[in-house]
Amino acid sequence: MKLNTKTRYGIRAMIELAMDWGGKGMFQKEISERQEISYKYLDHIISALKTKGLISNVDGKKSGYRLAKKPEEISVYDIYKAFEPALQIVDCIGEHGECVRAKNCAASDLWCGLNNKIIEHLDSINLSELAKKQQALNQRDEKADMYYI
Amino acid sequence: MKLNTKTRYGIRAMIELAMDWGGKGMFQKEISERQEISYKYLDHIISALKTKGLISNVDGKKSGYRLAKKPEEISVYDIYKAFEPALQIVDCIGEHGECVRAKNCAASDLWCGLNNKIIEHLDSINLSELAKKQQALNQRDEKADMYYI
DNA sequence: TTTTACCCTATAAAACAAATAGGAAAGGTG
DNA sequence: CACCTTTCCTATTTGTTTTATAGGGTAAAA
Ligand code: FES
Ligand code: FES
Repeated sequence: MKLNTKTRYGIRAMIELAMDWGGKGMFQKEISERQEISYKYLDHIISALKTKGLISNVDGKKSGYRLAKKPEEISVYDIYKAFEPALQIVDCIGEHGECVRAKNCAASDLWCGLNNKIIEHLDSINLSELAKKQQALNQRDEKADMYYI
Repeated sequence: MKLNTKTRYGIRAMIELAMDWGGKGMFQKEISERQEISYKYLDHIISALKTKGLISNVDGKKSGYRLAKKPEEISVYDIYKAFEPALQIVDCIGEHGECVRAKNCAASDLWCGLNNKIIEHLDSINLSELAKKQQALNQRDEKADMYYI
């Protein structure tokens, strides 16, 4: 069980935008540089986030990207879903009851339980928290730099 | 994020063996038939479970497989680890501190939290529970069959 | 000695992940 | 307007992983 890099990068990009909330807007290039994500790869990531309505460049194409909602209204699971369909740890528990065994399989409850737990956790964390945490880390870093002068 | 089929099949095979706990032992063929898992594929699954010491055929090769421990002493996470290394949802949080950004990255806490939650959940469920649940399901099924006569 | 069940290695096909590449379109600036 | 920048879109490449299947060897029970 691994999280793919698009989702990971996507979350990092969104943290960057959350830190800029209420600010000037950010260009793809800026995000790419600050988060050290390949500029071209970021193309796809931004595209997915935009399609899902999580970000927008509402003040014209050259205004930079902004979050489309308040950071506290965007959960990590929202971002996750921009890159993958709704979390489904195994196919057995699909909405369409994909697995013929599911009705008589003790494991299917297990999958449901785990699946819900993960979604719950991802949904309980929003970008506001993450941005604050990141800001604190960045500041600590700047201070640390000062002491080294 | 998906669970691979080996782990899934592995858990189903283990439930079958847990239901046989204290019983006659089960041949690969029996497990394969009861759980509808390809006989040859099951080769690899059984091999992994054996290597990890979760099952054994202690009374000689032709005695069938048995759980090597009591069902209540085998957690789902134990089985998981027979097929994958310790759960690590992203490489960032490896023991060797794989990601150079981790120290100053707000997301790394997120990964740790999620990772622990999943492990905790998988570790909280043991084969005894699952076997009981499966037995109940099987019985319910037999009864249902009777009513149709 | 024949059958049965296990053990082991190799291989194949398909799917997926991760990234790169190339260029069209559109918007702002001098 | 001509030019540069930024976004947008599609295709391609490369490598890895997943999901099996195949083939044969070994050991022991019958
Ligand atoms: S095998 Fe699909 S639900 Fe158990
Ligand atoms: S990118 Fe690796 S810890 Fe954040």
